[in-house]
Amino acid sequence: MFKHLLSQKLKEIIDKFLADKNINEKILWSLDVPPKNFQADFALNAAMPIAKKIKANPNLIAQELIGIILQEIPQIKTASIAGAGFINIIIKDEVLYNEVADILRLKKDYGKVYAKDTERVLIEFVSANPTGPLHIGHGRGAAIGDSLARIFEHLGLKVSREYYLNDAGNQMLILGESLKARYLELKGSKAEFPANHYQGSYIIDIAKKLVDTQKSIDEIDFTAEGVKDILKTIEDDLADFGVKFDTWFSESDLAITKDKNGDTEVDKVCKYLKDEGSAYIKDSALWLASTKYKDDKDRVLKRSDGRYTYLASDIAYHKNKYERGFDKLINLLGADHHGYVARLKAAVHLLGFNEISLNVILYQLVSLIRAGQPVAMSTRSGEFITLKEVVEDVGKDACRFFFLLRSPDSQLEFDLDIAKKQSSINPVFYVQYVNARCHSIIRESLKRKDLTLTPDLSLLKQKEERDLIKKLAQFCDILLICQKTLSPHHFTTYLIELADLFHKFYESCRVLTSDSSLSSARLGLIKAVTVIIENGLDLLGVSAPKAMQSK
RNA sequence: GUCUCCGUAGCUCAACUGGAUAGAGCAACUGCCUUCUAAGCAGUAGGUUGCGUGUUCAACUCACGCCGGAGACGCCA
Repeated sequence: MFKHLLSQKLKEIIDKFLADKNINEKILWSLDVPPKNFQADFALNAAMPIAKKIKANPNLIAQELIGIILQEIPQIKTASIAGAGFINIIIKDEVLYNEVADILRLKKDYGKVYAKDTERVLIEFVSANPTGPLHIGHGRGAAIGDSLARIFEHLGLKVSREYYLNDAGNQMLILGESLKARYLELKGSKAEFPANHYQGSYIIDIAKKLVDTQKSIDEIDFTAEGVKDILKTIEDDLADFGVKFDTWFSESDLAITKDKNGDTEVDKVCKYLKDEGSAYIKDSALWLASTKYKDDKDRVLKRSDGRYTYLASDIAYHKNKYERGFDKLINLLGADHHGYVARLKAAVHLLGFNEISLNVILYQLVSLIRAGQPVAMSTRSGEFITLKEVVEDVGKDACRFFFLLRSPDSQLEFDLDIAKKQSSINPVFYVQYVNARCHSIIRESLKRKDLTLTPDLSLLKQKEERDLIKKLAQFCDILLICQKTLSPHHFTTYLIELADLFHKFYESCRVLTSDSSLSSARLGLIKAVTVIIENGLDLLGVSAPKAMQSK
């Protein structure tokens, strides 16, 4: 928390400093956490770039800044020059103790940085076609998108989670035909199942249910039945994975539903683009002039046979997102869709919206390893690993934690055999164990009558205690980094580091001792730890048991 | 051929988007349980951050060029 507050105060000081020196250029500086071996809480590097700009000695600039900083910021205990011109800052202990007190007081609300809704954010993720069950790759997108949404919400932003349902395209027809073919097979037809149809066994399962209904074939809308059944499966799988959407947005509302003039939203947006000169007709097809904005070629919106492309619906969809009043759009896409980003941004730009507000997170694909061998994944062959299957094998907690451990940019290797072992190879246990240990002590403490709930936290003077408190206090800073970088993985790493420091504390500082005052203070500290761990795991969608199951 | 991402310890990955002596977990080795849960802790070992050139006070991080891996380049979605 205080890093971001300190940073604000330093900005004021440095801006004034620069103004006094008549330096008008922008100076890039940052406030960092120094490497472990340095005895300092923060390191400010501003003196070096300033000195560079005005060709002065960085040490002299640093000295000057230190004088001002010590005068202006009473929470700072010491500030000193180190290395090539870093200003190492140590804050007063009382600031740390106040932070622990804040955690204990605010509990779940600790970390609400934005007091009022400053931004409305729409996170669109998963959005898998309703033609089959979710596979493991969708799981990664679901975990990242949902955790990001939780983090944004925790910071105090207004977030909406949305699933875009592609229920209007070609693939719907294929789904219907696939289902019908399986249905006829069950009824005794010998016709060969078409190779370009969905091969998965789930289609047969749905067909069996339809056969059981005893309806005549003319009464059955195969596409509708297929979508209904598959959507139910998707929703259930996501619920088991701890993911709930605020809205399910149907492509058919844009591509099929007509207004009183007989136009769909897609018709209207294409007409608009054409009228604006952003789309044109060539070879009897309608093209988006996306090369006008950073795309490498123009793209077809409406085919020569009159059918719209997926892109056309998607443009109407994004127009709709902005019209609903969202300030920031976040889309999660598998990295195999990266080629799509440029044309979508171009379209948003050509529609007159600021494409900077459209943030696309491309997450690299998940490769599965089983028995040391890569497992092939294909929707068509039917030979693929579903999210449900993995969640049932390794549990929701391990699965989500695993997905959130890596940067979206990294390809993720998911070893099913290791994940199934539920051994300590999975760091989720390491973090959950912290909570179990804390609650064990809290339970034990209830037997004591000499402990106070308003302890003197300044008794926490040991290195392990101080290190632990400093880490607790980074909670908000890390969430802000996640917000800025659009990745929850920094936070997962943070929880592991916090767990590490807790376990060290646990070994060297016994909580319940004959010293009532110290015991009370340490009890306060571990209660603060449980607040952060429980809040933190919840932000990842992982449970925080108060006791570990026997191994 | 063009584009995206990756290459860091034996393995899987971090490194707060340019900061100081590159960190965790797993695997290996040595110790620590009659005291709040040993799913833990302490210690040992493990590195020319794929290679090269450049940019600067400072490069794992940025630029350019190679090498290697994954993926995308449709009037499919």
